[in-house]
Amino acid sequence: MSRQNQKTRDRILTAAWQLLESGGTVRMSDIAKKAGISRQALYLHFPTRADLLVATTRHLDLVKNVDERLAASRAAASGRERLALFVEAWGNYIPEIYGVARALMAMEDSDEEARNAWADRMRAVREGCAAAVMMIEADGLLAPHLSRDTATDLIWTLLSVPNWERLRLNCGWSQQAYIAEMKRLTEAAIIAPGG
Amino acid sequence: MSRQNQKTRDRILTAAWQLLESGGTVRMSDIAKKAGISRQALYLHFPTRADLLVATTRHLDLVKNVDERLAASRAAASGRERLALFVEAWGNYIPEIYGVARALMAMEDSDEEARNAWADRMRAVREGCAAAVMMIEADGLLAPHLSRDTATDLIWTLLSVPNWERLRLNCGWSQQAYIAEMKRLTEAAIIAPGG
DNA sequence: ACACAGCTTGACACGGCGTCAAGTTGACAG
DNA sequence: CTGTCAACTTGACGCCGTGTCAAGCTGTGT
Repeated sequence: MSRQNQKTRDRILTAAWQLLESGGTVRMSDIAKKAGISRQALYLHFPTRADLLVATTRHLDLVKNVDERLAASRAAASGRERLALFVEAWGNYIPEIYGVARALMAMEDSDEEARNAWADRMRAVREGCAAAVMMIEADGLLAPHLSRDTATDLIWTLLSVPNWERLRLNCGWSQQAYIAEMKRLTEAAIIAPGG
Repeated sequence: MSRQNQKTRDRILTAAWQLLESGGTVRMSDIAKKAGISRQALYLHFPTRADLLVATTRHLDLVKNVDERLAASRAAASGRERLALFVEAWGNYIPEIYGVARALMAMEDSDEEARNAWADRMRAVREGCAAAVMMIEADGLLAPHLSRDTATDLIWTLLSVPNWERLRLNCGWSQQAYIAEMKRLTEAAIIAPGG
């Protein structure tokens, strides 16, 4: 993979990202045009649409430093704090990947690869949730009727992209309101009453 | 619209419903085949795919008596009871329409008509949520930091189809567990602490 | 005997994705 | 200076699913 090759690849990924972010349907030809290359050159770099989308998320992850941001909650002294920090980190990351996420989710039904790629990212988020749950349990604050898994399921679901989409885009909430309410809700969902 | 016409129409709607319910991608030709007619006859009854899907939901609503079921919560004596009854009614309705809902949601991006049809149904659900919120507020139990609208947004989001999908299908929850936890969560989301 | 509604058969256009074959261009090696 | 090779271009094509069009068949009602 020569220098020129890498350069074009980056241009493609950036183009894809920008187009997806600005919404609407995005065709392969749109991306090629925006990247300033022919449609066929696109296929030389990414054999299928799914490949391109997957590569775009990986690229975004690199540029935006997800891992580091999601790991920030590790510094927390308590389970509650860890949960709050995680909600903040992930919740603020969603808008940055929303365009790509949407495209990937739309392909889930029809494309195995897209489905796996998205499931993978969601697994990473779930691990963040699980870590917070674990710490909360260690603090003796986990609601008694919930198992670790069930509690993880709950906050993982609360923090899903469709929920963000609904509250922010359909209901018109501000990002700040979303984060604040999600912190409260996730706590209410899994912390023992009176805890 | 003669008798024969109506009969075929019903066969089509039933076929569409069964296929959508059993999952996977469903093409117009699949529906025609299942209904025992030609693909073209299908287009004589429903000019577009969106039309067919919309008609299928309306048909389901009739057969399944949604309105009546959602209205059941009106009998409630208290806001909390009303909320619980509504969660139960809607939460148990979701699995019955899930197949069609999925198809309709998948078309949201590309088709205006599908988007409107789905938004319409969701509006009906939202009204149910709003009614419960109203009654809870009247009981003096609405969490003080929430407006009526914000509270409605919250439980409406909690009760969304994607959340049901995630908990039941991804996380493997039983329907019973889903309903029970949703009752608890919606309460925790909007009822004043210690209420 | 005729009309007409409801259907069938078979062909076609279109938009996206993905593929194929035959160039062009520019850098670098001998 | 020549040859090679990688990166890219141009233009055509196949596939698939939706939606359209035209012509013909069939049973019922008048």
